[in-house]
Amino acid sequence: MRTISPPVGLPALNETDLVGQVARRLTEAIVQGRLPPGSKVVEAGIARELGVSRAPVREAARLLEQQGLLVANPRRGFFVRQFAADDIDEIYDLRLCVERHAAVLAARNLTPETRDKLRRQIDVLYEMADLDDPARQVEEDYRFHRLICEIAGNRRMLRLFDDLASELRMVIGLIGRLYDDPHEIARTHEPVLAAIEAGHPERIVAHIDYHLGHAWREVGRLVREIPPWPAAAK
Amino acid sequence: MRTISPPVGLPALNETDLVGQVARRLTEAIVQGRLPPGSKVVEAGIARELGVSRAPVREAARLLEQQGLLVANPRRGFFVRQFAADDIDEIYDLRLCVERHAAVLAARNLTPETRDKLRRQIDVLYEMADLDDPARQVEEDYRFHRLICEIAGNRRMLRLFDDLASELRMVIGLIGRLYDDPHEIARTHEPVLAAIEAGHPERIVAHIDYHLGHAWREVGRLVREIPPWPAAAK
DNA sequence: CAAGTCTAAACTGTCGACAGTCGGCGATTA
DNA sequence: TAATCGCCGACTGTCGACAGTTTAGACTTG
Repeated sequence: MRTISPPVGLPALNETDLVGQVARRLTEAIVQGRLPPGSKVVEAGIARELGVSRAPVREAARLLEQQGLLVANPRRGFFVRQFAADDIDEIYDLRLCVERHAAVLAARNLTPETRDKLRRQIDVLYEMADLDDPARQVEEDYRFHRLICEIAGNRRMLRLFDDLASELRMVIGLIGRLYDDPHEIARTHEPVLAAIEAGHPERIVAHIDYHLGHAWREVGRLVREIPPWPAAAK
Repeated sequence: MRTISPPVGLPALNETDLVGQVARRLTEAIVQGRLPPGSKVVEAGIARELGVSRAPVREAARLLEQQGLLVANPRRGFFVRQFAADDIDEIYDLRLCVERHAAVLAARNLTPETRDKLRRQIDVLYEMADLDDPARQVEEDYRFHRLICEIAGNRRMLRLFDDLASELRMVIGLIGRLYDDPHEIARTHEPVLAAIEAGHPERIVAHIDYHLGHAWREVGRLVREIPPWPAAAK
């Protein structure tokens, strides 16, 4: 009778995770600009709107605070983070620093499978360009860079990337369309992959620098163009 | 799990910002090993011990979760994070990557004032060595490295450093004494400062690599020596 | 008409309560 | 004799309530 637990492949279900769900909804609203930068996040309001009590809303807010999407003012509540131009600089500075390293590590760990994943992801970028879907292209762009961090194999690095990305998403959601030529953006990923395949650390760093440096300047320019911030409601 | 949440010796607290205070107390208890890795953090128990309700305890726990000190198991509660040897590798890998960059930036921003701060911090390390106070020396060691991040001027980088440090503190609290010769550890900071003063990027990176690489190997060795983990008290 | 001043409404921080889940233990059954 | 069942207490997830604080707006006052 060596049958303790019959292993039937059933996916575990995680039903009520209110905190997580609230966090996701809030993030969505922020990224989509429905909660503009500087606006107050009224706990009771969100709670009522989502049909839950304030407790899970507060816990979700703490999460987003730690993630940098909200800032907490004691006794005054949570507010949607306002980004300044130098926030962009900070984020890209860190991204550059981390992604350089990630790419070098990724090259070291590269297998045929992971290489193909990167290749296919670039193809997806071309597809998005054809479909002219800027929002999804930005998302798929992140996915490419995230893949590099994933392949690098350092979970903390991956989390850091996700955190930075979620901050960037917010900014980019605000400035809307990012590039003029969506095919161009897909193309600029090619040399990065090529360098990783080649495996020369210097070349990898150089191409990452070039690629991200381009995005940095572009986003920086756009952010500076939209002076302070769009009417921080309330 | 017949446990009526045994007291961990947490003195009661008052005033406002309960969440922050609870978070600090919990961190303390974890770092000092009073809440050993793997142990369950019983909300009601902590709340009772600190003389507060469960709400602020939960919010503090979420904070520590995001910081990596706790892990949340839905419906089962929060548990003190258990570190494996490869966690050390991840943390030091990231630290190295970030601190290299920070040091180069710091060199660029160096002023006489900030230089003096670094100098004085090394002197403090010697003092701690004289006093033979390993715990405080480790703490002052962090402060030196933190100073570099501070001088670099990227707030996100600084926060990342703090997060990594708080994870490391936990590990180091567990392995106890870190180095045999506390004066040696103070001395090894000299070339780092010298390189930053000199301002040669390559030299800076080389010395940071050497310095942190040493710590990495040392901590890694010690962690591997203490095989699984000290009786994860339930 | 600008600058305070005061007051009521709106919110946050925290609490205690309650329903439902989890895990261990003894009883049960093959 | 060992796997399983069912029960019971401990604990989590969530809620509504309340006190104290902040804010917006009406009302004075110089």
